[in-house]
Amino acid sequence: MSLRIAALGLLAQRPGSGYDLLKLFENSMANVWPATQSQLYSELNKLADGGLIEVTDIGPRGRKVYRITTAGRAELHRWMTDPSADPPFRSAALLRLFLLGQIPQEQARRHLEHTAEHAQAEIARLLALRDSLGLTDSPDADDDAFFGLAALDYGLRLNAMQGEWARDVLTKLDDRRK
Amino acid sequence: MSLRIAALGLLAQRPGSGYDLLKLFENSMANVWPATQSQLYSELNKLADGGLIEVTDIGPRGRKVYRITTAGRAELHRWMTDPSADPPFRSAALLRLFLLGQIPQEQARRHLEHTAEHAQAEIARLLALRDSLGLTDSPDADDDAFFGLAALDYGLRLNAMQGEWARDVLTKLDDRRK
DNA sequence: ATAACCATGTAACTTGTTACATGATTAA
DNA sequence: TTAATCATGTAACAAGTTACATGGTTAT
Repeated sequence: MSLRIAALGLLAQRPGSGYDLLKLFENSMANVWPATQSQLYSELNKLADGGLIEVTDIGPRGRKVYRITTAGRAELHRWMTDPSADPPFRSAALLRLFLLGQIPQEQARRHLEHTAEHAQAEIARLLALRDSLGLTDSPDADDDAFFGLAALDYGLRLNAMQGEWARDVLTKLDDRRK
Repeated sequence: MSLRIAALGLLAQRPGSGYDLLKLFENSMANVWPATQSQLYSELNKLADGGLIEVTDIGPRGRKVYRITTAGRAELHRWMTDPSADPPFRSAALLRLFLLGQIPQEQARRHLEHTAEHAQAEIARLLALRDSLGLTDSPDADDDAFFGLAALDYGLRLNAMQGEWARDVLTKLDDRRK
């Protein structure tokens, strides 16, 4: 259900073709809800069948430009204000961490070191992404830009936290070995 | 693939029946990798077919006690040390946040306030959980206890970060309105 | 002309959810 | 004796991935 919303949400910001959305999914959206080309195109057809979006134009190479409808905006609003039907949260990384006691301690250490390095790399990637988007913190920025930046800031803080956590666990492991 | 590992990981800690594992999934494991009863039982059969676990005993009411095999430990170890095949990370909460500009600002504010409150409540819940587990930070704690505490600490830091973030975004929204 | 990119679609498969179905054992 | 809990299974569906398939357009 959430991919449906992700597509709808992007079309709520501005009209575009499946290919346009695909590029957005490869860039910003992939960080919060990745989707494949295959899934996206079939979801757009379903959204159009359901009247939540409509085709406004067919360009060269069969390019279909979609626009959100009133019904689509209503559905998006409904989802935004009701988190009760969200799919359950799953994280393979957290699962691995939960089971870290099951591998030799030296390998667990290496995993934690890798986690810390990965967090650093993610921070660098997100900073580069922020620069490339050309969004500004200025007071005249629109809502989309404001919340886009806020989501990105969330990612930055998450990775900073993760790096600190991994380094602290490593320190505690050292203390234990003595 | 990850549910397979979640079940395998629990059986690596101690043998148990499908029903035993189900209880663990409802409690601790649900935080990192929720699973339904249906999925768990069929996964256990697949694991047994593949020789990664084995039935050591059949009790009353057809209760089957499973134990991890050598092959199972090898598979678990392989997964633990290779995150490259992890399923992509998805979060409906992050998606909602990303699209927060699509609803009226007063409703977005309420959502952020709720996020901050929820983070506080989670911290209280995790602190209570930590106390109830009776785990200690002492140097003689075993690996499972040590990493269990580390995972819990991760949760505490995550929610602290989330609360701070939500409050900061609310402050920035206030600044923008002036 | 040919490589890169634009543009969409379909089929087979895996993973996860919901609902239903069955029956044994234990505690009040 | 009856309600709660123990204990497992199956079928239909929804969501997501991988691989394949087709062809138009633009830039070098």
